[in-house]
Order: sequence, then structure tokens, then C-alpha cells
Amino acid sequence: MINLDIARIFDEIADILEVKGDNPFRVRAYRRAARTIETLTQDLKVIAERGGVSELKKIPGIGEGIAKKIVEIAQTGDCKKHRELARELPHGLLELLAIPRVGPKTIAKVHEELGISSIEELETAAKQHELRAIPGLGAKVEENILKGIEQYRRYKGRKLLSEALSRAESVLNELEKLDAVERITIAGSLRRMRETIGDIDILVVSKRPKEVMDAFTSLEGVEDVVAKGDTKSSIVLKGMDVDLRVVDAGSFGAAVHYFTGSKHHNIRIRELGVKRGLKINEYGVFNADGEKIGGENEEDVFRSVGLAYIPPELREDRGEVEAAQENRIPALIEPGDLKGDLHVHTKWSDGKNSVEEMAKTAISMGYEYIAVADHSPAVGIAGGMDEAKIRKRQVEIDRVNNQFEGEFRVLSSVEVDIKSDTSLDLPDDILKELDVVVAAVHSKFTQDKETMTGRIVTAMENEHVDIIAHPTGRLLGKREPYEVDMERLMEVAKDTGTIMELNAFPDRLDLNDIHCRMAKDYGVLIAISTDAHDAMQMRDVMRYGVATARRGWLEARDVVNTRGIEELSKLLKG
DNA sequence: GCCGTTTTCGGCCCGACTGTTTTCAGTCG
Repeated sequence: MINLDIARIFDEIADILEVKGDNPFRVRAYRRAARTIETLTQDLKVIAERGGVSELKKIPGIGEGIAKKIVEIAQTGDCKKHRELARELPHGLLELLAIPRVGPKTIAKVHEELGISSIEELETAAKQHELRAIPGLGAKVEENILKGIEQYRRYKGRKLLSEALSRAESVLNELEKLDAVERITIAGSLRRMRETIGDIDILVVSKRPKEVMDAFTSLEGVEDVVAKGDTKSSIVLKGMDVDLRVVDAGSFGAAVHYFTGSKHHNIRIRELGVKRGLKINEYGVFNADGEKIGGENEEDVFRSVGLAYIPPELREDRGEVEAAQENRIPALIEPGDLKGDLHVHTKWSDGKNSVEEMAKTAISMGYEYIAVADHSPAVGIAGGMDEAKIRKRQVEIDRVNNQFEGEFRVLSSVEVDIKSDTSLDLPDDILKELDVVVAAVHSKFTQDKETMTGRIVTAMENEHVDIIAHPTGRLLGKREPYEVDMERLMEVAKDTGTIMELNAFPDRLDLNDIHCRMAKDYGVLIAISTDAHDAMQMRDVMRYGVATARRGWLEARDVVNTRGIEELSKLLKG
């Protein structure tokens, strides 16, 4: 998608301008444009060709200058301003921005004074105590830079939502034991349920903050105390940054809003406040006379600037502020809306539990159905099923369905492999006997975009294929998504009535939040499925799928497995 | 660079903590 390329160019322009010490508001404008662009569900190139600069300027945060650059990039694939700026600074210099506690000013200084332009050079200079010769930098800064470099190298990249959440919950459990803690909650990107998490933010209500800080900074597993103040501390805990903030009860709402972010969302909210003569900070909402007019509840903050409540998952400055102004905040899907899981594995391929065991767990979760989608033969390593094995499995499925008749239904399904020559791994005769057919790519991930798109389109056009599983094939932190034309997939899904999967597995979350929103725009239905290989996963993993769906603005009606079995069958092709 | 129920020019969110400083700059979220 060209949008991501354009966003990257604007981000890099912002980086360079920042190091150059340019107007910070110009930097912010480029960053805001980049954030908006990367989450746009329409192709910028199409918008640029259709309506040019005037159409682009309708997008919030995009004005004359950036619109012209988008047109330029769409037409020539290049941006003159970006090229010129990039020439002014060595490329390695920008990588230094990723080091914790190293910012643009420091980078500019070390570059000007010592000619440093890479992490390795910065490390050497710090070790040889050359940095302290620069005015404003001292021994402590050298030490912090070395720590920052070490941290950057050790923990480069973000943690999966699932890992961050379990780590945060264990910190919560420890701190909850303290008498001094009146109330404690997760905030930050973790509360917004981003797919990966850079650091954990925790908010505490207490009248004795010092006790809380002491306990926090001496938790078991603390590797470093980055900062420790009266109301705010930061630690490195088992490889993750954890920030703790203490406020009093009257500020809780304002603080949890502030601390949840996102940064860009907060800026929008505070700007609305300024226009109304209000000051909004983590302590509350204040009028022009400095009187506090709210802050105990998060709702106070939104109400004070004339907005409906915005759920945390939407707070990314992706149009939620405008939606709240117009009372268009969607009624996001809830975990309790789900009535089944349309992609689980059993012992019949590479799963750990039997059909009956999976069914019993699903019943205990309040589900009405599951689709057992064991692998097809091509995925040999996963014990894929041939025709004979599918028939044998059907006997067991029938038995379980008799057992739970009227209460629960096991749908017979298969995760059929879409082979690299576009054919499916099982013949149509078999597929037509199944209740649900899930199709997915498991091989030849390096095919070019056109070939891969054609491969999936062909599967969608098969009259038996109901669902495309993990449509981009990515594994967070391990494998990039394969090249695929998502707009085209959405068009074909709409035309053929094919459902797109949101795979809830924490390292997949595929489709991602932005794709989910795109599906909604196209009128394509989503199945949130766990791809569970045992009963415990089926229970545990769904929350990440629901969270991602919520981040994609999905409501219950956008998701097929919120339907009862009758309604669901009408949405399936068979 | 964006934007306009104060404005087409002059604003642009707000505060905690650290370190290098004698009053503030830099970084972070």
C-alpha cells in the first residue's frame, strides 16, 4: 500500500527537521499527517488522482503543503523536499532517535561537536568520556546514554500485547496488596490494547505516594530504576519499561484519561479545551479562573469539551474525536456478544484436545457452536487430513452433536490450504460436504503481490470457501505479512460473500485493526476466530481478537460469530 | 505545516523528572 510509504517519508522528514531544530509545530504537523495517512482506509494515490490537492486537504491534518507533496509522491514516487533534507544529515543519525533518553537536541550536539553519526560512534564516544566536553552534557548523561544503548539493543522492538498484559497484571497483583493503594489501573497503550506494547503504564490512587513508589521500585525483577519522584517513577522490569503514576482520588478520571493517551488523542482533546477556555491536565479540568470543574471521572473530561465518551481502543486520533462530536461513536463489540468460534483445531490434525473436549469447553464459555477446522493434507507437519480422515472425523462429530443436541453444535470444517498454483488442497466434492470451509495460505510467502493476490482471489471465488483465515500471514516480530492487495481482496470478498478472519492469536492479530475498519467500510463481514490448538487457548486468546476488532471500530453486527447458528448458516455460502 | 464561534497571521497541550545548571533545557508520555 502506498499510504504506508508516504507515511514513512513524512515521518522521516519530521525526524530530520527535529534534529535540525526546526519549528517543532512543523515537526508535529508532519507526524500528525503520517499517523493519519497510515490509518487511512482508502488508497491515497486513488484520492490524489481523483480529486488532487483540494480533495486531499479535506483529510484532517493535511493542508496545502502536505497535499502537494502527496500528489508529487503519487505521480513521481519521490518527494523533492525529503530528498534534499535527507542529503543534509547522515542516515544513521536518525536511528539514534530510537535510543531511550536520547533526543533530537542531544543528537544535534554530538553530531555537530564530535561528528557522530551512528550508534556505534556514540557508544565509543560515551565510553571514552568525550561527551562530557560538550556544554550541557555531563558524566551522568554519558552513563544514561550507555544504558539507553544497552536497553535499545537488548529490548529492541515491542512486546506482544499478551505478554505485556500478563506482566502488567502481575505488577498490579503485587501493588494491590499495599494498604496505601486505594485504586489501581492499567493505562497507556495497554489499555488501548495495541497489538504490541512498548511500555506498561500503571495508575494508582493513594494518599501515601512515597510508600507506593518504594514498593514499586523494589519489586522483584527490577533491573533498573530510571526515575523516581514523588508522583511518578519508571523502572525496567524483566525487559519492559514500566511507568507508575500516583494521583489523588479527585484527579483519577483526568489522570486515567491523560495516562491512557494516545498522545495525539490527548493533544486533540486539550486543543478543544483551549478553544473553550479550559485547561485540561492530569489533575482535572480547569476553567479560566483556575477553578476545577471536573476530573474525578473520565467522562468529565469528554463532557467538558462537548464529546460523547470515547472507548480507550478508539483513542488514536483516527477520527474518533469528530465521531464523538457528532455522536457517531460505534457500540463496539463486547466479548459477551460472541456465540461461537469458527476456527479451532483438534487431535484430528495438530490440536491437543478431542472434538468432545473442545465442545465441552465451548459450552462452558456460553458458546452455541464451534467449527473444527483441522488442516488439509498439504500441511503435512500439522497432521493434515485427507478425504478418508475427514470422513472418520465426521463420525465423532456426529456422535458429539447427538450428545449435545439442541444445546450445542459442532460444525465440521477444514482449514484448506491455498496452494501456490492457486488450487485448493482438497477437491470440491469434499468441501461441499463440510459445514464451513476456511481457506488459508501456508507456503510460498514470497510470491509477488499480484500472484499472491490472485491466489487468494481464486480461493474466494470458490463457491465452497466461506472464510479466508489469517489473510496477510504475518507473525508479529517473526514474519512480515506477505505482499497482498488488500483493497482488491476486500472488493472480491464483498462480491463473493466471503468472510474475512480476524485471527485472535496474539502473534497474528490478522486482519489487523486498520484492515478490520477497511472491511467495515467495504461491507465485508469478519469472523473473530482463535485458531486454538487446545481448549485453554480457545478460552484465553479470544480477548485479543475482540480487542483488535474494537480498535477496528467493529460492532457486533459486523462480526459473523455474534450470530446464532440459524443466522450464521444463512451467511455461509453452502 | 495546519488552522480559524477570538484570528488568513499568530497561535499551536501540559506537566514530571533528570541533569547541569544557578534559573533552565532536554526528554518523555
